[in-house]
Amino acid sequence: MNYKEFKKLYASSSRDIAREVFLNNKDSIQIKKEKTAVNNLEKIFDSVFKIASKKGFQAMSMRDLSRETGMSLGSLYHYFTGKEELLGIIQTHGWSIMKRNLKQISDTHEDSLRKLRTVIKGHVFLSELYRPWFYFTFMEARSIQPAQLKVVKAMEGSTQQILAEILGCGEERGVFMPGNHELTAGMIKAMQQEWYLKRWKYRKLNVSVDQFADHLVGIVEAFCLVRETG
Amino acid sequence: MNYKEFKKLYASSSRDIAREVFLNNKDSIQIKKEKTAVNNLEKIFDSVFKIASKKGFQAMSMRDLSRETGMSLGSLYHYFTGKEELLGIIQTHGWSIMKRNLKQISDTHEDSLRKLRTVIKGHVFLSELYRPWFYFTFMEARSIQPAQLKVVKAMEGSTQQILAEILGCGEERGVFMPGNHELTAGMIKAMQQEWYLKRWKYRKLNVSVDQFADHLVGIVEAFCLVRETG
DNA sequence: GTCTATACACAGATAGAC
DNA sequence: GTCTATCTGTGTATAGAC
Repeated sequence: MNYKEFKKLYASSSRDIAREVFLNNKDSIQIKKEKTAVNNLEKIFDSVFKIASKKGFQAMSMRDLSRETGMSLGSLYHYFTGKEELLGIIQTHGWSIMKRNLKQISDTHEDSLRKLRTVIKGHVFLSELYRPWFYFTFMEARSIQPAQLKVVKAMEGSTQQILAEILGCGEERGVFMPGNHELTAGMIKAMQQEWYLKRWKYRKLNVSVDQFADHLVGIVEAFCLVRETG
Repeated sequence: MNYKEFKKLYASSSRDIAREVFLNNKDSIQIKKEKTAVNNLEKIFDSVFKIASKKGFQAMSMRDLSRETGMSLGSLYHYFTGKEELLGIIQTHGWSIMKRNLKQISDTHEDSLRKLRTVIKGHVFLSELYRPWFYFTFMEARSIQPAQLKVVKAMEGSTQQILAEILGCGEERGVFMPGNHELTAGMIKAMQQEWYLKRWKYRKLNVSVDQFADHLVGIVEAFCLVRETG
């Protein structure tokens, strides 16, 4: 599967995402007309990502956000009870996007090697599709609330676990080499993150997401696949 | 070379680092007595790293820093003209530590394979030795000044360049496989960063810095070394 | 060199007109 | 639903005593 095919299956518009957030947070959102609310939420998220990617969420003032969205301070506060809650909404939804999709991707029933490829590439493609959400949740993970911290740590662990398990199963079947699979899984995650953390670098190098994902798979296979005895 | 040996060659105490900073910034530091200044600078840096690793530099207030160092607000401002300058001092010095040491490490004259190993492991060991500086410079890179941004981008590029060149030379000599060396170099950097960005994970897994570095070298060799024809 | 007290700007948040 | 005007706390930074 390449990125284009992946996109067809998994893409949802930023409008659809805004709608999900609206439905999940009807309690704290004072605006009741769906069309208006969804519209403005979309503007708000776009603006937060834009500003926060430059100076971080903490350094973003509500006045910055007001300027960028074109909405007044008063209006903004009808969409969340405070800046803290805005952060929470974005983070929670970011993790839910990842969780839902990664689960779907890793539920494929294939042989070990194919499954490894699917999961590795799927994660990269997903981060490309929802890049602002991935970038934001990673960079703002420090300023997370204790309640949500648990979720985040669990998430980090579980995605690594998925990879480690695939490597373990493959080893049992004689497809992959024995080794410290947790450690290898961590390395794979690091390379996956590279894509959304340093995207500017690869744009400059003219490297597409497909090339990047294939390169990554190549590295992992070279290290993990059982070498044929000459 | 393992970490213990590396440490003997490259380590300098946080006191020595504070002294370097003092000598480099005599103009903006109002305290003239070396012993006092170095002592307090050491306290200041330790405290900044401690607080910033939890909530980020932007979110750290000068009152936080005052509390943590045990110094008064007034005293702190005798060591830098403002919070912005404090950030600049730390970042500039962080990059200079990296630059100086990485240059020294990569100046070794060995064959391609040995050089690759030396440079990869050296970077990991260096990040272990000066972890707070590495972590801080990475995480606060966003809030960097335009003037320093140039330095940072150049640094990121040049360390990647070093790796790419080693791979290129090795390819010419028939030691390494042909391929997109820039891309591979980026992947290696990503895995190196993993060590100082997610150190808690590896502490939990009981993975030592030597194990981590060896694992990383193993992955790179499996991918880059020319396979023996069977 | 270090402290306390304070000036001043700006942040987050709200009230109430339209 | 959106706006303007405003409250109140907190942040950075400084003045001046010791």
